[in-house]
Amino acid sequence: MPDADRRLLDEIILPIRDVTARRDLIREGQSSDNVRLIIQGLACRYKNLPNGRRQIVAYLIPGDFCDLHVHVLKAMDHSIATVSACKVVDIPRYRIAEMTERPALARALWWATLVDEGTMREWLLNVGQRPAVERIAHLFCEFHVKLQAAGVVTNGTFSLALNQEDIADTTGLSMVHVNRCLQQLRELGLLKMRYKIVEIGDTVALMRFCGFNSNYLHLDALESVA
Amino acid sequence: MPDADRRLLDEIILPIRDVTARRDLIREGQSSDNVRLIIQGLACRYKNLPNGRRQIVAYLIPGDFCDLHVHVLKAMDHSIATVSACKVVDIPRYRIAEMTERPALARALWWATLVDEGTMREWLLNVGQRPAVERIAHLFCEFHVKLQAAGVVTNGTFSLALNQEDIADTTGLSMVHVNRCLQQLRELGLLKMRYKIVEIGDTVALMRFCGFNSNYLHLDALESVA
DNA sequence: CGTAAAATTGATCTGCTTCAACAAAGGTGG
DNA sequence: CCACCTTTGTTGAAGCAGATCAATTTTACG
Repeated sequence: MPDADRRLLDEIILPIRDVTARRDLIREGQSSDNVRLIIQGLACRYKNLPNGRRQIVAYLIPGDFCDLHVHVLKAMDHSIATVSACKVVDIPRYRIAEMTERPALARALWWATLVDEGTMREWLLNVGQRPAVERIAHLFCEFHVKLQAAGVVTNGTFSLALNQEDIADTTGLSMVHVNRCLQQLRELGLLKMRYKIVEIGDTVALMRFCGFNSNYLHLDALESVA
Repeated sequence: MPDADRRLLDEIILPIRDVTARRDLIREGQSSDNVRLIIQGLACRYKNLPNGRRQIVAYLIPGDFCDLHVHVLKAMDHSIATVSACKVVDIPRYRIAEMTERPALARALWWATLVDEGTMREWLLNVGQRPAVERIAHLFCEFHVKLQAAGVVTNGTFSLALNQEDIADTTGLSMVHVNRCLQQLRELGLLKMRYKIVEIGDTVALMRFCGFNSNYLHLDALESVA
């Protein structure tokens, strides 16, 4: 990445904001002139049904870019909330325009959009077609791969601020059933999650168990971007 | 839209290809230098599980643009197939580059991407949280709104090339259950679908029934684009 | 008019939900 | 540093939405 681009990036992410856990960053229906970017912590996009049921549709981890679409968008079609305490940056609209004028940055933004879309397609497959245990296993495989790429995995172990209700709302299952599936995965020796610490003994076994294929994350294309 | 842009568009969509129904346009894992664009007919994006289960993750109707991301992408993370007979155009990579240089066209492409993403989020909510009958009703509401905008709905009636298995693979339900839900919707007087013809008597009632809100389709932003 | 694709029906089964209670952790203020 | 309280996780029991299997009817179409 050219130095000038780096400098632009550094400048953009200057006013860093601290946000506590479990707090909405923006709600469905609101409009926004900013793109939100998570610098540290874990956040999620979600949608609600009138009856209160919640579906988490994406997680935002450090290194993930957010929507780049605000310049066409009139109102948010979903909400964003922190899961853990986060460091957040609000990038004004014109900054995005600046970024898209730099080929290297534009390419990175396109890549991020591509991965987001690919991930949602995979989630649809996951929620629509996989049985509960595999569904949950698949989610953890994805976190493992993404967090590994982010360099925060040691020995198949990483910390993840999710509780079982979050997992339920992500996979379209009930909390109770998620709990039982996690126990099953523990008994199978595939995955341990105890109080925000995830431990995957045999990554390959877990991935084979749920048919995980990381192609949708397009990590190969990442090299030509970063 | 400027005349020059129109001319560019007309030029791009020149070599039109006819494809019969139920045929793959491109398969997961393949790479592609082209973006496919559906001019006429109905197509879908889908993913398969090793055991054969299929999840449809998007429909492509005339007027919808396809992936604009090929220039970063190494391999397809999903397949695309026709549902009905289609007229298809393959747009080479450099043509996309040309288009993104025109502000009006670039804006339209961004809008299309935004809507695709918003739609997938809504589908996740649909598949993950809504009960079967509402889930199916919601799908038909979406088709109604999109096809209405495309100007092919008369009197709440439109033709839709889907069979019940497609609906099942879209909603994550079994074919048998889809059949029973459709009967239920018929009995409720909300929706009739007989052999590729969909008839919605009371649109408002159907939308209220499943809590449909078209905000995720961002039709308001369409005006500033088209 | 015959055949293949799609829709429909019935019966049975099960994966997951719901409800409701209880246990364990972890954070907090005294 | 302990007692309390809240959040999170765990367990059991009962019920049901939706799956599966398998046959039959209807429709489309060559």
